[in-house]
Amino acid sequence: MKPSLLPPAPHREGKAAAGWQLLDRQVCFALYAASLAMTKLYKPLLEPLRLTYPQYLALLVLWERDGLGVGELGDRLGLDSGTLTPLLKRMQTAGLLQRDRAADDERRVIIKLTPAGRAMKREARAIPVQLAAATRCSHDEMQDLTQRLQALRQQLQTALDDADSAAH
Amino acid sequence: MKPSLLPPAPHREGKAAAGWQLLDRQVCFALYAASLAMTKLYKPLLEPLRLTYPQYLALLVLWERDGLGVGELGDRLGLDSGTLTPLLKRMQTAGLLQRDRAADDERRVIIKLTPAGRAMKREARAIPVQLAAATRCSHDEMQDLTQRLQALRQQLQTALDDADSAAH
DNA sequence: GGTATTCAAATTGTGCGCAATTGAATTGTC
DNA sequence: GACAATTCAATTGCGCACAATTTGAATACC
Repeated sequence: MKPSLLPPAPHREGKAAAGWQLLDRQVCFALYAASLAMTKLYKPLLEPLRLTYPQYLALLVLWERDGLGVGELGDRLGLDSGTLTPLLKRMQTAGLLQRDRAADDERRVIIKLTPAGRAMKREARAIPVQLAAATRCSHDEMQDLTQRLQALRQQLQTALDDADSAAH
Repeated sequence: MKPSLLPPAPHREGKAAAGWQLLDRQVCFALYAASLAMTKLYKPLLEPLRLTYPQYLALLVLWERDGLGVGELGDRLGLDSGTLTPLLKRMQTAGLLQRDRAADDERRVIIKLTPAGRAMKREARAIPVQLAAATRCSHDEMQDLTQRLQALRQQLQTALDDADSAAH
């Protein structure tokens, strides 16, 4: 069954809770819902390339800098090894990359694109433009939103780091 | 292993691809990364309540309007029955809600909060404030970002609907 | 009245996303 | 040089998220 996005329900709040618990006031939900919607919009564009959305993001990183370790890739994407290891194995099976132990430090696993993985950069060239067209939002607006989101992510990351260090 | 968010890598681009495939230019990634970071920040706040983040979002909806069907809840959250059915079953097991077939239309399943589910609204009252404090962003800025994200979601949804209807 | 279509939720299978643990390799200390 | 502490990736287990299919109920049509 597919969701079809109803308009918000009219709400009557108890006088005490002055709307702090309304779904439509939560940044978190706006973020969550927009992110899921974005993923869905990418899906038909990535399907011809046999890529999932997180796999595409991993490739964006590797196209910029090849030969990263799993940890470095995870730092860039904000994902951990529990997520990346199976994802990278699937991409290896698909022939897009190789996973080899580093010669100098055998704990590390180095990710190197194969020719097929590098070639996919060309095949994926149209995607950002196609997506921009689909959203029908101005380029400037998107750029601004991107920067705000990056700033937010930084704030959240700082808060998380603080919470972590406070746990000692 | 935990990711620790490295700064962006310096990049050298072939002259042809004028940066359209750079990770840090993608709204999609900014959205994705911010959303994941937000989820992580909520986790310690929700843990005492034995709630996951999507479960919390479902409760926000039900606190506003109880007695919805699975489909209506899914429309509000942008999720489908394949996601919601098991999630709601877990919440039922936890004693937060009941799932009953509608008397007038036995295809529908009506979600009703239990007293425990309603009581949790009070227990969760502090969460939005705690989170706002953790982000250290101004209220106005958050509100503005929320509205932009809602608008973006609407655009994405429209694009998705268009693509769907074009598939006929 | 009986059949077909439509509709709602559940089920199945795949792929994330992360906490917690494990195991192997490296570093630090003596 | 031993050996404890640290680091890195992999593994395990659980909870989403969604496509595709199934099951059963309601509605349309004849």
